[in-house]
Amino acid sequence: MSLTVQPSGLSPSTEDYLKAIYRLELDGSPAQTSAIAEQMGIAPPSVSGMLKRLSEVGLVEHVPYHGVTLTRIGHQAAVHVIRRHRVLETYLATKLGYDWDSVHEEAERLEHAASDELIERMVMALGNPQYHPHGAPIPTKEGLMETPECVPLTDIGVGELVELRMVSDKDPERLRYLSSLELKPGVSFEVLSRQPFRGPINIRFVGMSGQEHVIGFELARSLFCDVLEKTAG
Amino acid sequence: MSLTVQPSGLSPSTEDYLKAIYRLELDGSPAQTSAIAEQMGIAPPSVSGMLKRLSEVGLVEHVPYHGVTLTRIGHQAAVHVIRRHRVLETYLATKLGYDWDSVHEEAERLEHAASDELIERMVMALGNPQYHPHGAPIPTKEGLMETPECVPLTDIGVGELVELRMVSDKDPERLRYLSSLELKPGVSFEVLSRQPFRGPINIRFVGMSGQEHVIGFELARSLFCDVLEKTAG
DNA sequence: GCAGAAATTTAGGTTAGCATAAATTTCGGA
DNA sequence: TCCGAAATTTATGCTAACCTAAATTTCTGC
Repeated sequence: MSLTVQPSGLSPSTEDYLKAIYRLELDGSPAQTSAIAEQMGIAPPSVSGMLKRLSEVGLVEHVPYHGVTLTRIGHQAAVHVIRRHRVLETYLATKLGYDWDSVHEEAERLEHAASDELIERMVMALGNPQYHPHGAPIPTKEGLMETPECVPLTDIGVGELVELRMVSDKDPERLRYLSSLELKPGVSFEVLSRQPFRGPINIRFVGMSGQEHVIGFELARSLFCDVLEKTAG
Repeated sequence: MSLTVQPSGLSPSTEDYLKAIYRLELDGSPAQTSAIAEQMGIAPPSVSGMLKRLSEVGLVEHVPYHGVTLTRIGHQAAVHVIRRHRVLETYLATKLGYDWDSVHEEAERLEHAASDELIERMVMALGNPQYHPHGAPIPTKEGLMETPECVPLTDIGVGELVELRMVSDKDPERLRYLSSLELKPGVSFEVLSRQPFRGPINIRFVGMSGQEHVIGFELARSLFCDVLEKTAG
């Protein structure tokens, strides 16, 4: 009846580990066991066990007590899952009327069941999109992903003019809130002021609305922007 | 990261068992252990073990050595999975250009991962279809399924005029072959002759082509027809 | 009505992926 | 430099879902 085998040849759990490690590696250093555990909502010893298996099959390089990095094929596999995830999110939002904030959970399950053929058919139906609705780049079939040069709002100085490029997608509540503020990829705004000690940031939209908002530091960390105009000083 | 919990609350394996039992029960008698095993491609003792668990959670009624039947809630759950499966097949074929014969495998995996919300959105996008591309009825959200009155071609007498309503969907090869003969739901034909001892059946299309074909007994068992005109004798 | 075949269940074993508790290693601070 | 806290791994155990081999029950033919 069913083959129970995943399209990728990897188990759903394995795919989730690769994604988590990929994300944690983005900041330059190897992924820590406890960080993976926290991201995945499981206990650290479970992660230890899985890392051993993953390194036995050559998907990761594990230096005990010092974290893991993806091997070349592990990296490839991770990017492949991310492509599936982002294509699914884009399709669900664009073709099936899903809200901006509700696609993530659905895609999280479908990404393990969808074949490459399905994903490529969705890509065709969408006209080969480069970005998904939150602004994140969609890796190509060949595993290439544009690394956007954008920086978190927390790194933007007062007076600078920026365009919002990308919003991190984990938390639906957060996304709903951002949506209610019209803070979606593509909008431009200026940083009016910043409070010290990880305090809130004051912004004003460019153009029609000119509306001002105060963004908490935590939230600002998930808003990635392109700098349009640097201040002289 | 991911919940690993299926949208239905049942494991993929459980859903597959329910589907298999549902199908086997269609001919009136309880499903046999070995028949379930054969359909699912697993060993009979594995089925025995699972039947015990399924009956413990109240999805089936198991009389040891005499087969299983679905309970009311087991039946409900099975029909629910079948709805998901058929909606997915219809969507893949209609909206994503899948071939008639290749939708099954994809739907088989997706049906365990797709949420009810996704299925209902697909139904909306399709305009609330009643039948899926092979002609099988799609159960309603409430679990009602039209029981088609059609009979297998093997039960049709010589001289009778029928319309093909439904084609069983398991085997892509078989479907490709039927497709090449233009034997798709909706076409009408007449039974010209039948050989005894489960021999082949001769048919002729009504209308433009008027083409004749010889269908093997095995294949004829998977073609379900509506009788349009009975012969006098 | 009973013997042997067929179907089914029980017994015992495997693997993936999780858990908790205990041991180990690393690291920061005095 | 050394000690204790924090991070990690090891030890051990669980469950779901599969397997094969052996025991059991049902069915069939004479």
